[in-house]
Amino acid sequence: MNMENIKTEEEFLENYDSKQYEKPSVTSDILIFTVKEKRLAVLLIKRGAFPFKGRWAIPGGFVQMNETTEETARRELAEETSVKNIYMEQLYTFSDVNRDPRMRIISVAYIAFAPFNKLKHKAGDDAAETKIFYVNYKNGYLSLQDDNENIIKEDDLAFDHAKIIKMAIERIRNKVSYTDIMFEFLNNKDSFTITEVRDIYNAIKDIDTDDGNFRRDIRRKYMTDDTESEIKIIPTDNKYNYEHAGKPASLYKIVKR
Amino acid sequence: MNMENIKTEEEFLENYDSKQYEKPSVTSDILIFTVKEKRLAVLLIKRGAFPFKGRWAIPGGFVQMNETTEETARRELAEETSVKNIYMEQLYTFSDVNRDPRMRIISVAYIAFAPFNKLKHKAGDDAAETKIFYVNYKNGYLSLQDDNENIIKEDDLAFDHAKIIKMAIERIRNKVSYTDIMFEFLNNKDSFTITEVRDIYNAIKDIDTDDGNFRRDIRRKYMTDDTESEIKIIPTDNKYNYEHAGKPASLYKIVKR
DNA sequence: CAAATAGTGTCTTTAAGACAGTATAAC
DNA sequence: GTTATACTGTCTTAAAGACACTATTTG
Repeated sequence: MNMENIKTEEEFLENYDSKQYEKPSVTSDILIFTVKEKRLAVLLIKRGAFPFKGRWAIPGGFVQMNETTEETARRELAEETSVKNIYMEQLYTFSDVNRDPRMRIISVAYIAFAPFNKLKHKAGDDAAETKIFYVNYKNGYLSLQDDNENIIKEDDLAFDHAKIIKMAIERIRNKVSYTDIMFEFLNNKDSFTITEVRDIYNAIKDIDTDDGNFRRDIRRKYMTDDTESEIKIIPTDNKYNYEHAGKPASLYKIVKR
Repeated sequence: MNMENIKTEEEFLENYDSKQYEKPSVTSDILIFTVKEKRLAVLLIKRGAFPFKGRWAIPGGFVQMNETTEETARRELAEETSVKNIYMEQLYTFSDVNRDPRMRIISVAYIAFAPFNKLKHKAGDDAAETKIFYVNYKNGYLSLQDDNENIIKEDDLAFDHAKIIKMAIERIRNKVSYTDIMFEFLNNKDSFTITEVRDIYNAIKDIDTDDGNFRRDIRRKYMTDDTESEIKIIPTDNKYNYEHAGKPASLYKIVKR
């Protein structure tokens, strides 16, 4: 059939052959970040098959024909962590021709933020081994560390995953300064202290902000009415459960404006 | 062959069948922005085939097996404009299942910035008609306009391209505030006036900044030594070619620090 | 009481909006 | 001279770093 003679869209669609060209495979990778022990951490999975068998990698999977890349990422997220409805955003699409030795794979990477208490149960349930690694990213060099002081260097990671993790950390560190993403790491959005929020902020940026200034900024952005932020922080009536000496902290909760 | 028995990576690769699953197609779209007549503008192509025949669309093409998505975008860029080596960055990957009525297509969108004098020659050369449209994006609604006052509304664009253009404009407007991208639109980086830079800045943000404040900011960021910017702006010896009354402007050029 | 953590107030620097005023050309 | 554009200086406000100080609990 001659393409020039096709007159209607219906006719066109009937005659279009989507299988005539070779195609790359498409996967979604999901970087699940959390704050553990006042440190930024990421969940990785130990590869059980070649290539890179035994190495640590970002969870991911092939995009099915009936799902968006984000749906693929959420599916993988559910498989690895049993958490749903958490904050997620697209990071970047990686397409180097030889990034996977098996075949041409284009990968759409997503980042997700989960409170640690939602994450810690599932670890080890699955056949595939997962582990949460503390991230250490300074001066352009990344290393990861588990609870037993084992250190994973960039070259120990599978594929181009060191590059992806580094880009993700840069994105998160940047975005925490001008968005509300730090609250996504709170274990309980209906009952938290300002110190908990500051610990998250410090963990992400890997700095030690001045406590007084941090509280002033929180007051300005989230506790007054003349502000642009979408959310508001208000005190709760709950009592703080003292675990140590020192002035007991006030408890707050997040509400939409 | 049983997957369990595969022992080496070489063996694995020999036996991996990348054609066993149905795959989505992958394209790269390239949004070519310029500043024309002191207004932000984008290059679009008139579709010559179904679907959306006769509608305006973002140029794009299928990703070949031996090229990255960025290389695809640069290839399309060269086909439409004959410009090379211009600034380009990845915008976002669009993967809605039914975004293309023909078949499943995942599209990686890129944005590129070109000075208008590099762009204006090629238009009309090709078999496919291209046109540069002024963009008008306010209050969440996009409309496009050509030199003859013809107006293109969101629904007149092909596929989900209105959504993509809107996201691109937001990215550019945001980035112009904290990066040096505005200089990528200069017709001549070795001879320009501060007013030309300001016109570009105003065109992108669709505002009218105070001239004095803009010049002070340029001085601070690009003409002093205690600054973080990668580039520096220094005066040139060239003479200004007067075309009107008024004090003649100084000419500057951009140098790396 | 000391120790520990929570929280406030003040001083300073810097970026940036508003806007008045000056400089140098064409005509 | 007027007009048009280029350019400088000053006042003000807001955000944020540094840091001293106060408050309230445990032990």
